Amino acid sequence: MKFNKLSQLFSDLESTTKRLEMIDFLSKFFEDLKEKEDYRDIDKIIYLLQGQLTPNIKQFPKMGLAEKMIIEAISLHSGINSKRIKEILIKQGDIGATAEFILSKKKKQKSLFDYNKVEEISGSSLEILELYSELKKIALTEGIGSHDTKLGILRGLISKCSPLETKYLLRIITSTLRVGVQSQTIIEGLTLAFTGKRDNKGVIERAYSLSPDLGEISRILVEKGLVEVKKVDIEYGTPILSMLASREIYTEFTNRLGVPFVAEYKLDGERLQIHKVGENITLFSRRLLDISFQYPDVCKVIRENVKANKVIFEGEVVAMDHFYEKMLPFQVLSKRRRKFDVEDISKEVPVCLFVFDLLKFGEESFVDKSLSFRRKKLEEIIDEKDELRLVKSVLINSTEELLSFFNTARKEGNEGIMAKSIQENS
DNA sequence: ACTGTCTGCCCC
DNA sequence: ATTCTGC
DNA sequence: GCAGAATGGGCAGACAGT
Repeated sequence: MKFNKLSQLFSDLESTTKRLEMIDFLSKFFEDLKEKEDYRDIDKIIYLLQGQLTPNIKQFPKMGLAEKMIIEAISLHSGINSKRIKEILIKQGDIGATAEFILSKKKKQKSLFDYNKVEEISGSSLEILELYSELKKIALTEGIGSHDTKLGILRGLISKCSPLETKYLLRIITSTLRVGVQSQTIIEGLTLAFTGKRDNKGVIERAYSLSPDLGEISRILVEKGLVEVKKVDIEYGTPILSMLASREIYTEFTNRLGVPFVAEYKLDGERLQIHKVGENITLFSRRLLDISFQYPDVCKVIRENVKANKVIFEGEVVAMDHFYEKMLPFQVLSKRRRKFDVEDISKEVPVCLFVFDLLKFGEESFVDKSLSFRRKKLEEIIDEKDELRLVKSVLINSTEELLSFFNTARKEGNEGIMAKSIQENS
């Protein structure tokens, strides 16, 4: 598929704020692919729609090229000096629109002299596949001289793009696509186009949350059908999307969940999803980044004290004082966020991993099991240590109990508490 | 080797 | 996290 | 009222120039 088709979709999506209309634009676009049975680029199209090159679970480098360098590229391309471009940027508010504005002016001028050539240019749009591989090249270029190389590739792309295409090309590069569409809406569009029924949305959502690669899910959907999407499950090495909690006034908990329910400390640290396969420990951040290297000590304590060969579980790392008695605020923990001297820092800032959930044990998924079942299994397989504990969890029967639990939680330096329904799921 | 500029990232 | 808009 | 999208600031690492 050509990039101008995708640019047109971006433009349509941006023209409305109405969700249903966006879904309609998306499904029409997908139906067009369906008619032509052209699914070659489906995954890449989805990634670009999400404003990225690869799914979050692939640890792929970023472009390393943003506003300042793009201004330089536009400047080289149009002959307008960067100071003037910055002025236009302030007026337009967006680097993509700025380029579109400048380039459409330039092309108009050109067309006075050489009308035919311009026709030729705007008629021959870039293939998405080519765009995609050039963008990957930009991302993979590093080291001395990399700025110039990146700039060169970008200029090549711009010269093949219409002003409208350039606008979205640059927005993709700066990760500011902002056409009002994210994974949920894309899923709705896919559902409508390829299953005909909006009700099937849940199936795709579930698959996406267990294997957060929408390009791959789309490929399964179009090539093998919804039946296969249903079979997607949690796998070792693939982090799942974490569930979000909603904020609530504490006195409402009892009404909302019904008594009894479970309450846990809400810790002031960093959330980790841990995949243990034998001796191999991988730590994923909330945004699904592999950050194992930041916590060698945590990996070690897991390796030695979690009695399960293969397991996926979740916890919160919290900075501790040197006696492992008091929890320290997040700010202290953030000293860990570095690439070098990790070993030194890990002695300087001790941490404890507070485990609170189990997602998979052996070959058995626990995501649909009850809270108490998950907790019981966790207690079986974890040997508690100073650096590895289960998060405090109690059964609450009344607002009074809740209040006293909340107060001790705050006294011990927690952010607050989490309430969890005792019902199946949550 | 040192400094300045830019980008990215992760938090909230 | 917080704020805004459409549903 | 609920769901989805967008938003901003601060700090560490990478590259370029001297």
